[in-house]
Amino acid sequence: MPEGHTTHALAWRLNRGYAGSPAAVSSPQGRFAGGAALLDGLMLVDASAWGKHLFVQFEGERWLNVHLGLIGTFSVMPRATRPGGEGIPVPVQGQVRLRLLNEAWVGDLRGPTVCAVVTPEQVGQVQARLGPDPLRPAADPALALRRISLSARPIAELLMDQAVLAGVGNVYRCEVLFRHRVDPFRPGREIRPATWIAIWDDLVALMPLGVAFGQIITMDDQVVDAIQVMAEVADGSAATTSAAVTGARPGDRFERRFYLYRRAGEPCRACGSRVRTQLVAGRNLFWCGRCQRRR
DNA sequence: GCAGAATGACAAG
DNA sequence: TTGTCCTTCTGCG
Repeated sequence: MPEGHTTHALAWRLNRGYAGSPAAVSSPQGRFAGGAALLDGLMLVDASAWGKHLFVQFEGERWLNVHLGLIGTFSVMPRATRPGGEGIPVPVQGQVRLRLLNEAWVGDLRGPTVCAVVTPEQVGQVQARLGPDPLRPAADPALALRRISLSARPIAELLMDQAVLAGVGNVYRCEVLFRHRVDPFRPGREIRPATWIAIWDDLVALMPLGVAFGQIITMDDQVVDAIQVMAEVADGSAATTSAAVTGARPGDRFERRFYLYRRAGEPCRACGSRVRTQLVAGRNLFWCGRCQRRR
């Protein structure tokens, strides 16, 4: 689940459900009991994301920093959609590290690698280590290019380095490299600036679709459909679809389908040659040896 | 029932 | 490069 689109969608939902009023904060599992006590009853001021990091500001200069890691999930739902319903206690299922509760919403965090109460200074320190995030309005792709163009490391590795570029994970990197027919093993310094800008612009276009629909969408036919739905919602001609677009039921609108990701051995959708896979720095990389040949 | 994987990141050697 | 942490779900006996 968790690449940058997940974190940004979470920030959006947390703001919608909680911003401006106090939240009951607890740790049903107990492992965040101390931190929860520091936040319990405080007003939630604002939630925001930078790459895969989520920052939730509470009153009194207290911040919650969450990173989902590989397996974390943060379900933030209106209580009316949950068993029990509004006003009735929502049963805890499994290992819930953190629960955010108000009259109308319940948020359950499971399996994060980071869940901590931090100071504004610590928020700044975390953000200072992160590269530009294609989902943040003021993000500067030149900052990433500077590091890429100086590096001998393969571009597939650089795209996953959160200090170079924040928010991209294994799925987006694999798919975006294919979309631009870039050899994943090509050293950063051999990537032409124009190629990098094309990749960046593509991420700026693709990742908001991931935020809106709660799933990673990279295949052109689905991208076209998704943009169409977004446009209809924006001009009000499709009021009924807005719930889906805002992620009320994330992840089930589009068939889960990619160019390469998890398709090892199957035919490339463009040229038919076998999709290749290889463990790179402990993660499965997928690519097409013919379409993404070095030029 | 249990191993293995999974959209991540870090430390140790 | 390997091991470790976090949790849930799948597939295989």
